[in-house]
Amino acid sequence: MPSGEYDPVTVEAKWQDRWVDEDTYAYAEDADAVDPDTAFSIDSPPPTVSGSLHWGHAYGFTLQDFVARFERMRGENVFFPFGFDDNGIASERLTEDELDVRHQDYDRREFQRMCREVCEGYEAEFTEKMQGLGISIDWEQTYQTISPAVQRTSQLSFIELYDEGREYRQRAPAIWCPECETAISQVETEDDEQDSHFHDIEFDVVNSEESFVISTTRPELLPACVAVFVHPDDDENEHLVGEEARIPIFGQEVPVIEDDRVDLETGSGIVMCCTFGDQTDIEWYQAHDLDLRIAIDESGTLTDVAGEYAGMSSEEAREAIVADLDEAGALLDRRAITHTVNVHERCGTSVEFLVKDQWYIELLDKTDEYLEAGRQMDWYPEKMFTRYKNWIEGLQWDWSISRQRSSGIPFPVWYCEECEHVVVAERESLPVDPLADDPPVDACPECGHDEFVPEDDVFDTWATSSLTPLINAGWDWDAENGETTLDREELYQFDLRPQGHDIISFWLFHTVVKCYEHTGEVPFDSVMINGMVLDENREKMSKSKGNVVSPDEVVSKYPVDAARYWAAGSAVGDDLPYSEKGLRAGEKLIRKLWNASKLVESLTHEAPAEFDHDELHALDRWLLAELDREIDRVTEKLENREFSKARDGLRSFFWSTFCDDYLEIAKQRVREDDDDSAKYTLRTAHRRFVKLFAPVLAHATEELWRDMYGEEAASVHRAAWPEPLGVDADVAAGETAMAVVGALRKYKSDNQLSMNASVDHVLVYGDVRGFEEDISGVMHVEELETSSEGPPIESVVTGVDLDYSLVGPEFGAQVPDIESAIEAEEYEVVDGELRAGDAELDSEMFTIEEERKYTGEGEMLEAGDAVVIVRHGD
RNA sequence: GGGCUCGUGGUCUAGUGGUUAUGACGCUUCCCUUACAAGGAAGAGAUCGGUGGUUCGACUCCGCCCGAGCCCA
Repeated sequence: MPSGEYDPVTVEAKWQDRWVDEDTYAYAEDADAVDPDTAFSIDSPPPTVSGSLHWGHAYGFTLQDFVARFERMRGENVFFPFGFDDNGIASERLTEDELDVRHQDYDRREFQRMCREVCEGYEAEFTEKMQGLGISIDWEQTYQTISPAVQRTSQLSFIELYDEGREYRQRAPAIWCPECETAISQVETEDDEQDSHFHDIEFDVVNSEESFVISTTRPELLPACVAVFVHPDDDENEHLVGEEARIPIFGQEVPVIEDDRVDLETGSGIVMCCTFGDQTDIEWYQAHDLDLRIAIDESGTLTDVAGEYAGMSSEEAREAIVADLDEAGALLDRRAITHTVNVHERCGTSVEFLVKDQWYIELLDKTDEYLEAGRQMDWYPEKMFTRYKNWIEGLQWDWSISRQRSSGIPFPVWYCEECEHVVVAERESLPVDPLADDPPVDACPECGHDEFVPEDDVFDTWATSSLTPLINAGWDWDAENGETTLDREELYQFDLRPQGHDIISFWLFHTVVKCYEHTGEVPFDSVMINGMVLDENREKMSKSKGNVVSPDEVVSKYPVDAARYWAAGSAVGDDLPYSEKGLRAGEKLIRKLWNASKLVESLTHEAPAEFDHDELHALDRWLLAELDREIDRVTEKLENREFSKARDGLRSFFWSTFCDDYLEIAKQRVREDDDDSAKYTLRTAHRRFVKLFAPVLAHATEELWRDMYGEEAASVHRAAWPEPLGVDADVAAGETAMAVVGALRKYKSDNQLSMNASVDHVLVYGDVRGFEEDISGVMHVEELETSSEGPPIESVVTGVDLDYSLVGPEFGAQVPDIESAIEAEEYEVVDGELRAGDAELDSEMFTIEEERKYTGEGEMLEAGDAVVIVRHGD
């Protein structure tokens, strides 16, 4: 039995171990039992393995866990798997940092082995911490995105989409670090403030005497200049649009074009476009179908396009070109500035843009369908759909899935050395690594040539992590029947997709796209979006600000259940500030539940297992009826993923109604009268409370449940969610009785009496039938009388209360007149109608406000609709 | 710079057209009441970010401004 103080350190660790050991959260996979209607499947985005678990993980998974536990108790066969996303750049960089190596120095397979080793350590730690948070994951259902099985899935996805004509290969700019000589992704770049120089360079207009000035920090890109841009609002330079400009020294002639991406504030307001100096150049190149002039190669060396400067490094070329511009009279000014440049975060070198052949998944032709797919999902909260919608409507490019990296999941592709014909792997042979494996044909089907070049790019991480529903549902190629199949079809569509709002645009969107293309179905029934965890001052936690609070720190100071309570503290989708107060409130609730449970246990040793509900004492029926209503409320809130409302409503019902109101009365009845009705009710209600709290306070409720109710040593998390009992009660009389008790408490408090001080005489004007003994028992009333007659009080009219929801629509602009008439007391009530100003209001439109005065012996207390007269002391 | 979201007592939060704005934490006062003083009772504390507008009526709807978060540039 629960005794002493609750000891979360011991209790929580004990249950966490047993839940794993006993497979408490196992998905029941036997073929007969599995059916799509009872399987509740969750597909969480697998965390990127890039370090240790942080609050974002803890918070997001805790919210999912509320749903998982709730649905499990409702009888669902919950499939709650767990994956690690460890095929990406983040994991590579973790490996490089950890082992102090460079991926370029190893071949792909060897480097991947190193990644696996490093990631395994982190994954084990991560798993332990997830279990330490009490997340009800089925640890038999785990995957790694780098595993051969997932590589097979990912490559199969590529081949399927290729065969369906959804993928194409095209030359496009890639971000390149000239120092590391590797392509990098956008996420590996960072902004850096650097000192530089603005060079004002004079450009001549072709076939004209005119010239204009361009300010640039990168004169070495002049040979790569393919256009000049003017802002549409730039009246001064508007006349240049449509002309041709001649590049000084190099002499190429380029068009002058207008575009609103020009920054009027910078330099002269006229800007050159070079292929490629920055991201905007790429946009212009694509938007205006410009020429391609590559002036800088992989090593940062000028190419033949640069003429006499070819072979120089970009720094050397810059100095030489500036000197020559000066000599030619084209350099008008040179001044120092600081500006923001994109640098490779590892080495701080400014990035360049190179043009590479890259694979794309076509999106733009089907955005309407993808938008419709998003509409078919239930969004919690609904407002987050807007982000998905805006993202799709703003899409300008197809999805580039090529990454020029030395590890990752390889493209299952070879090219004919002669004609570049694409040869993809056989589906049966997946996964393949074209760098090590041979192509499936001996000769090119197109030209007959027998030498092939392997693709050495790897997939974008999202190309794989967008397949998690298919990975979880066992999507694979059935060679016998020549089709793809789902091994665990009952899981798909997934009932719940939980994730943060920061990854709606790429992760969720790409997952919808891929799964929709492969199955023709939207992968998720519902999407639950969580907000971000902020610090106590509502600011983002970041290492540089030093305001990061780790889950480890918190869990060492507070019970995990307190953290879970805190996590349920805001509307889903809203950001949640870290809050010690929130954690302490959780701790207090756990303690209250524990202490109340001790009391209930001590009172209900010989509680009857059954009791005719109609025979229960009025107060007991009232409590169970109120609890029925609370069960309906909590269930509805949890169904709608309104964890905060479920939590707060249940907490206050438990604390105020059960502990403060009911328990105080019931314990006296049990102690004084050994009342079976009270014992039965206490036990029945308490048992239900333990279940209702279980999704949030997973550990404390498990301890209580196994101790007090654990028939066959079963977990509360496998117990059935409570259904209302349908108990009949006089709810109004109960509420009045509680109001009378409340009024008497206030009376004692106001008169500085202790709560168990006795009161001589109480007269209640109001219906508290069946509750008289309860009131006098708990409030220590010597003599309690009730009266169904009106109280002997005078009523003084103090005003008129209008029901504006009726008066407003009816009288509109007349309302101020009515109000001022009432204010001036120029109104009368005739036959139930209120006449004020020129209006006549029906009786339902107003109520007369009255102040009740009592002049008899004793003191009058107001208790809701009832009036109480107390005589005491003398 | 663009899009979306959020802004409510000191702090966190509920409320999303109907007029004394919910609750928690903290604060003040009282009460050792054999589950819990880490408890109970009562109380103080908010012109609902600012500003215009729509409306008989706005915390709620609309415009603009300010602050914060996320994504995109």
